[in-house]
Amino acid sequence: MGRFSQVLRDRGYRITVQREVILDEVEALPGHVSPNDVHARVAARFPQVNVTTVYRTLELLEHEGLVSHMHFHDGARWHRADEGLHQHLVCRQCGLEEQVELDEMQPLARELLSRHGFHADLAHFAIVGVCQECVRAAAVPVG
Amino acid sequence: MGRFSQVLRDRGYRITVQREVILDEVEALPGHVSPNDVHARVAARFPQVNVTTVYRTLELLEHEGLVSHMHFHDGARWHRADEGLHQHLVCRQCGLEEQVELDEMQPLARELLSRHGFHADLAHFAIVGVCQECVRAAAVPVG
DNA sequence: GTGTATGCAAAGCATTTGCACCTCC
DNA sequence: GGAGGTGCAAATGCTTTGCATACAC
Repeated sequence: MGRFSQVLRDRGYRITVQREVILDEVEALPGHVSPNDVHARVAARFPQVNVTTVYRTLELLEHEGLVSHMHFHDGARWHRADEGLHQHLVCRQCGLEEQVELDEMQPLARELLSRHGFHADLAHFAIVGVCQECVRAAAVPVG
Repeated sequence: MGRFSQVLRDRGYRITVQREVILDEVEALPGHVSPNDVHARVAARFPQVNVTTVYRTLELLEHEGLVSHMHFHDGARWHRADEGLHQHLVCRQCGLEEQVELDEMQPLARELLSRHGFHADLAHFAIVGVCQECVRAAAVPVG
């Protein structure tokens, strides 16, 4: 039984087969995935699991602080709560994704806290923009 | 005829009654609104305009650089391109929205550019977090 | 006149909900 | 046995698309 299953059981939730498979997969998540991704991975081991259950389980896990979600340009993605420790840069032209350590965001976070009393969760939304390559490409237009 | 209508006509687009009304409303937009908001405002003056047309017109305006959209916690909002010059802080607990001058974000923007060559559009996504009031409230839990 | 814009209805997609049934503890 | 969990189907909300019609230029 995985750690997530154990935690949920300890907190008084029932562990069903579906939950166990979903928890296992979520615990082994490679980075950031959509509910659909989770469902696909789960379905490979336990076909009859419904997407609805995936949504509900993700919600439960989030409520219990084991996973979090964040927003990319093209929708929400989930990740283990202990792995959300970076910011994402997404190029709006080529779609390239780059990770930035949250440390780099700390000065801003401190600023927002001291000036506005606001405790920012900077990683919750990706940062869009244009990457180096695309700027370079645009600087020398076709023709 | 509003400035937006004029610009579009100059660029070879046809000006229909629908477009003119939509353009007028968008030009007079108070801050950040959803396509639905625009539709509601437009419909007050010209009831038979379809939401579809609002979507298509916003897309056209964005393509022509007259408006932009950005993402809040609860969906996309449009604003005049010349009025997107601030970042938004949104409290995930009480929903409070605060504006921050983009100047305050410049250090981070410069950092991302110099370290990652990334031209960040920081205002495209709001920043979520917890506001002062809610932190205060949470610090002294009920009971 | 002709190509562009519009309205309408329908399709998409991601997510949520209601409800009967099932099963973990 | 009973609360809690699940599957299914349908509803929702937002946005897009196809197509026949209308109208700006």
